[in-house]
Amino acid sequence: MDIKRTIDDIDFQILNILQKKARIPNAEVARQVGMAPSAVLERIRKLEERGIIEGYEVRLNPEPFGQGLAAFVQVEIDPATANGDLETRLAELPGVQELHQVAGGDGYLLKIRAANARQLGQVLRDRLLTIPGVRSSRTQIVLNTVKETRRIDLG
Amino acid sequence: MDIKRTIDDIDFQILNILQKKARIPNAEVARQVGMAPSAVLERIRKLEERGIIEGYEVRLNPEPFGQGLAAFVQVEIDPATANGDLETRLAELPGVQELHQVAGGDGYLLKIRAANARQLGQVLRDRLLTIPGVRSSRTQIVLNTVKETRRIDLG
DNA sequence: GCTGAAATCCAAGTGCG
DNA sequence: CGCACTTGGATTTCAGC
Repeated sequence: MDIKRTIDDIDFQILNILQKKARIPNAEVARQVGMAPSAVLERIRKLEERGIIEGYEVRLNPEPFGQGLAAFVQVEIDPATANGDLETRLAELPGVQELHQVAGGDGYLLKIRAANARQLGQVLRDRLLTIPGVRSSRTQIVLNTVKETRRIDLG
Repeated sequence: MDIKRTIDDIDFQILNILQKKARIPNAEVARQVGMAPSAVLERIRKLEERGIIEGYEVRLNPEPFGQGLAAFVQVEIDPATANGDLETRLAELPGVQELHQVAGGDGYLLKIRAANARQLGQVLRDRLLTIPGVRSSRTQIVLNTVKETRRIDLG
């Protein structure tokens, strides 16, 4: 891995600190890695420039915003009737958090959130299945989320 | 929604700003919502206390860390041989980012990352299928990720 | 719950090693 | 690359309304 060779131990420490809690002062990061704040700032800036750090997000509890229900939807595509807008239209459906093209069939996997099953059903019937090129869908409702992180094991 | 009634317009504005870029100065948030920094600070603290803000994360590019391949794995469980450690053992498999219990059968849906297909296969064979209570698995490899966000539509 | 002021602390650039 | 220094700005607390 070309990029990885240039990520050293201190970078890993910095990234681990930011993975735990991203919204802390740069000076605090510097203290934890035992370096001057300006050095740490420079490292973070370079990690951002190199595309290793893609951004910083707040993690919100979906419940209070009427997004307490999660589901995964297998979307089967009919290549004959699909057009170039298909991916965009899928991605823009209300509540869609992830959209992946998956191997094995002409299909997409969608992660979507809604307030409840009724509302999810509405989106699937009225919005998803009316998109040209969508042949069928198969939905798996999430009963319980055991783990849900974006964190990557560094090291 | 009980909690939601107490989230007002300014809270929504603050959350939207933080959803775009969480690691910005509090004073900058205050400017954008037209309030004193101290007032914004107090609002953010309360949103954290109430569990509406769950935390702040850095979003890392998985590629340079040998996690460029993503996959979704349907795990079928045999309730007769499963024990209480099952969920923990699934969640602790290397590369697992999400673990959901799903409706329709005794199954879990796993989102997992690895460097490549060979390494993923290794984890599934040597680690997943050797967990007591795991009956079978069905893996969908991600060819292309169109959208991948944790963002919630506020409004 | 907000503002404004005060004290402390931080950000971000520069020059030096 | 990292550090020390510096200035302009940010954080955080608190009184007062």
